[in-house]
Amino acid sequence: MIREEIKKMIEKSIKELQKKGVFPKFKIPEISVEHPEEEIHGDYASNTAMQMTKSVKKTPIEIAKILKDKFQVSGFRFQEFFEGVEVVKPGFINFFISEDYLQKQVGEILKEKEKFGELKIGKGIKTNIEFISANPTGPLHIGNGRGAFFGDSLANVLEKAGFKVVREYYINNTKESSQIKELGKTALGKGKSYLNDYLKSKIQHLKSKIRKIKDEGKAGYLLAQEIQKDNENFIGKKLKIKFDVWFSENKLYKKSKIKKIYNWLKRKNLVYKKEEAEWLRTKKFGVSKNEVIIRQSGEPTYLLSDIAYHKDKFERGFLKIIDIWGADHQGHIPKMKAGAKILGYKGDLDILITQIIRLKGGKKLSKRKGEIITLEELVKEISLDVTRFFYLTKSLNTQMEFDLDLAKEKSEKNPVYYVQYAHARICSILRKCGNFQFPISNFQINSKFQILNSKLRLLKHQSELSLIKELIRFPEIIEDTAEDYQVQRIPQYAIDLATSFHQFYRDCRVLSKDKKLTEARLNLILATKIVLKNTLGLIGISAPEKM
RNA sequence: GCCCCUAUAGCUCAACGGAUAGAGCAAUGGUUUUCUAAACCAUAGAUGAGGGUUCGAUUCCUUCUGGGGGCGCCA
Repeated sequence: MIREEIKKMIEKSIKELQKKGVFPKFKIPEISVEHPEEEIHGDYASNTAMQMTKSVKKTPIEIAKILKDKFQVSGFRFQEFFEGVEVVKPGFINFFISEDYLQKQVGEILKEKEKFGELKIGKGIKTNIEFISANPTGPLHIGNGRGAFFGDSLANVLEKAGFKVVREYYINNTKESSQIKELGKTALGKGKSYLNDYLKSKIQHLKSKIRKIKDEGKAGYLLAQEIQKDNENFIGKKLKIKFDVWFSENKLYKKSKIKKIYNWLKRKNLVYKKEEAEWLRTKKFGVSKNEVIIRQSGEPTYLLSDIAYHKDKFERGFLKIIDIWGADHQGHIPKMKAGAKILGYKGDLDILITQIIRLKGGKKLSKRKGEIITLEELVKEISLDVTRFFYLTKSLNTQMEFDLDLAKEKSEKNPVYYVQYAHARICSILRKCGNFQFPISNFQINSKFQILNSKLRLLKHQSELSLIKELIRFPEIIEDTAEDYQVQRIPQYAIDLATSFHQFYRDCRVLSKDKKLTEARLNLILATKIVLKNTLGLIGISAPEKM
């Protein structure tokens, strides 16, 4: 990654200058390198000089100039990467990548193929991402879509970045819990919670079995199992999300893990009785008040079972745990973090919140009342690709206002087609290769085909170079997203890449009588195809050959 | 009352503390005898209000106003 090279180069230069006494000793700040918006500001730029003014006691321009000279003098392979570096106005150092380097990158991408962009920053760290985890009281609704697509994509990104990822779904299905009892009531005809057409047909279907059961918890559990089956089926087949672990809350009870953790907490003197209930001293661990873990009725609360669940995750050896919850669980975060502290968890526990989706007009969706728009309905209506893109372009913090009619209308104009079209255009050119005596097999997977740098040197057009610059950003996108979880960066990048390609397509004809140039450009579009497909793959969107 | 999220173009959304705030849709005008016009090009249009920190703020702090969520022995 060239961005990495720039960072290293700056850091080394500063260190060397400190050694020589040109700069005083100080702690070197985190070097930031970014993509300037304006082309005249170079391909990459750094603000390091401005950050160091106080430590170095020179003007930013002076510092930048010293650094600039240093890059060119020291053995930084400067010539290999850049054709120039400039120091400008407030104190930016702007880097201009050399054509030669860019041209070679096309060959690199073709060599690495789908592995292009794979990083090692994850160091194989065992990572657990838990998402969706919808209560088995009904089908998934449009609110669940957020965590679903986000979690899946984030998992893809982290895998690409070198983490060892397990995708997990937690099923709140114990018959001790109130929502399962509520469900049971409905099953037994004693209540109307969660009732909708779907549930009615499910209950009808299980009629004979349910009739034999009197217990609400048991009836609810039975029904929940059926619902869960449907949901798992839907998630796998329709949403194309593959979970590694379906973790049943029931398991915690069966293996008396709840009891064990309760006893353990008690031994630690973290539990006390008050008003017939038992409380956990969460206040000592950063929560504004203590929390009930055993109710008056003697049943454990959600918090206790969640602590037990997380203990299980910790024991499975995950050093990075990401929970993706709905906004209504926001208040639960400090409690769970306190739980992790109590258990002495040393890894990273990141709890992400997906902001709610409201229906146009301000109506809130209540699952208990059976008022839902199912995800299935949406996917059916506007296709999986459009649905995924629709959700993923927004940051988790955005409160989406949902309007099915608007979604339908927007689906026809969804930018996902713009990106897919770029891919289809490439495929179309490749199909026509044969007519120009360039059998495409030569360019694919076949190792016989040699990528000659002499041919890639023909890629000199402004649009060609811009496209390559966009291509080599791919690993950076992975790195940034693996660090800050801002998954919307990926569809954004996909659009940028498609734009670059469409502009290239406008300016540069691929298939022509000039064989060498044709070959060079075929290489370029193959590299583009690889990166486009890779990018779409990260967000779970298909890359069609024809449209 | 306390806690969390949020306010950006007519609409839906972007923008590691950086340079002239970006896209898409909608609007207006233009581009095809050449690899798919689901494309390209051009024009117009925005940071809720006030303070502060900084060389530099949409971004950080603070006050105000508006929107949403949570403050259960529900999950």
